[in-house]
Amino acid sequence: MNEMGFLIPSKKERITDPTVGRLVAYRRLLMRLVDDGVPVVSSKEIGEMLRLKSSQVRKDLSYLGEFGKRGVGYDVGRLLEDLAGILAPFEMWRIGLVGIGRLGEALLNHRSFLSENYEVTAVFDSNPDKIGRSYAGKPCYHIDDLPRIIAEKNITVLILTVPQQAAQTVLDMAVKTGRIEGVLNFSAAVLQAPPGVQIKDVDIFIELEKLLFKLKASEQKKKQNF
Amino acid sequence: MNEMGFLIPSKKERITDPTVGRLVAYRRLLMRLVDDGVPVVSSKEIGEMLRLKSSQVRKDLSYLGEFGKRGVGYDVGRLLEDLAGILAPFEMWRIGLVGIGRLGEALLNHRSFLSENYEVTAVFDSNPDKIGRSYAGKPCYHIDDLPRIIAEKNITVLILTVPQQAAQTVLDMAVKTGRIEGVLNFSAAVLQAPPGVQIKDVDIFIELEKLLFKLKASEQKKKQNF
DNA sequence: CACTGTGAAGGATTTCACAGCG
DNA sequence: CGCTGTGAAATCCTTCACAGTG
Repeated sequence: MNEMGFLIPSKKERITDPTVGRLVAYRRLLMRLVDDGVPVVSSKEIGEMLRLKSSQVRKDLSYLGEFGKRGVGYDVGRLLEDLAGILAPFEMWRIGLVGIGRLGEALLNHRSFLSENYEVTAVFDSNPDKIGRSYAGKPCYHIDDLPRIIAEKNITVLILTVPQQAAQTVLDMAVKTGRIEGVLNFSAAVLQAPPGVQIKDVDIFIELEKLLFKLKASEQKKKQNF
Repeated sequence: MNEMGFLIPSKKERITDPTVGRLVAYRRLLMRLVDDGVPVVSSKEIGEMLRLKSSQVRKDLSYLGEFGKRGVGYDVGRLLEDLAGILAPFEMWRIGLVGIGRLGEALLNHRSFLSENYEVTAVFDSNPDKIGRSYAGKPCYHIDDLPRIIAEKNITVLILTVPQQAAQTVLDMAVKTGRIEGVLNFSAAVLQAPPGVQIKDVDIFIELEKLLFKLKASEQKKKQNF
């Protein structure tokens, strides 16, 4: 333990975004290995299973402390505990999901949404037919009730699966409560929020275009070889 | 024009992935500006609208060539054409979408899927009730017919919205045709494919965990200030 | 004069390479 | 001996700062 706190531990260097992404992937993998009864795993094996260099894996894991056994590898159960500890929040995040369209429902019903780190506490929509029903066991409220429900249920994180035009309005309403800390935005809107509100955009169509551009570049390269 | 080819033009430096992502965002923004009748825009204005530094915008746009007017800014219509040209494929990408669950349908019905650069040519599922129906106007085939339909419709890109356990099997079937160049994978599976097949993973739950970890870090920081 | 275009600097992330330990 | 942990090097990406131009 160090002088900086003990829930995000040890090293002076802070854990960066790409590293966090991989830590989550390691946790997933280790859960499977535990189920399969695998006792020990090396950075090389992890790397092969996740398409990463072993040096990358070791660097990432070194942020947790020195938990590997030289000449052997990592104890699967132990490493999983450590990872889960690092990734665990101070208390369970309470999330509101806004927009029960196909995407919103897809997320809600996904297995991965059963987590020890977070839970969707309420869902919101503007369609009157949906209000009062429940989705994946979560009660659906009207978007106009956002401020009230955020306060009542102590929601601090929002997932926005609303149409682009609605996103900023929804965000403004929610942010006024002063309780929102983070937003995962699936709309194409470029949201403006006060500092202190973290926004993370997930833009599926940009990911598709990035892939297609890479394909174009490699086709071009192929052509030049003739 | 240069000696390296002319569809991905000019500069010696190749356009990187993060830059491509922003170019797509610029294109979106410029389409709106054209609609709004805005004739000219500066890098500073673009940056403010997209939450980017103006220097970043200028660097990105400089890959297209020198199309700005010093002291003035960029001609909106002209810049949009240039961007669209850079992002355009040699010929329209023909995409197969595998897995008509909520996520698959969400994508299919999204406005952004109406593109001049790509089109979904066929969709696939294993549920017999879905075969033969059409989704967003696309015919649905059984997954077993993937190889045949890929050949018939000249599909080179796959979007995988299937459950994790099915993803590798589907990919293997498709890759055997030798026609698949790229895959956008929404499952949590870590796919193995031969070199020459580009895989891009979109993992929504990892994005959520990254956001939550950042929130945890900033909460921690806040606590230290007391 | 207000902007672009761009080398150079700065930061961030990955990879290398090897010392050190079980 | 085999594998971890980690400084140092390499690579990748962003930002600065300013010369140059319409």
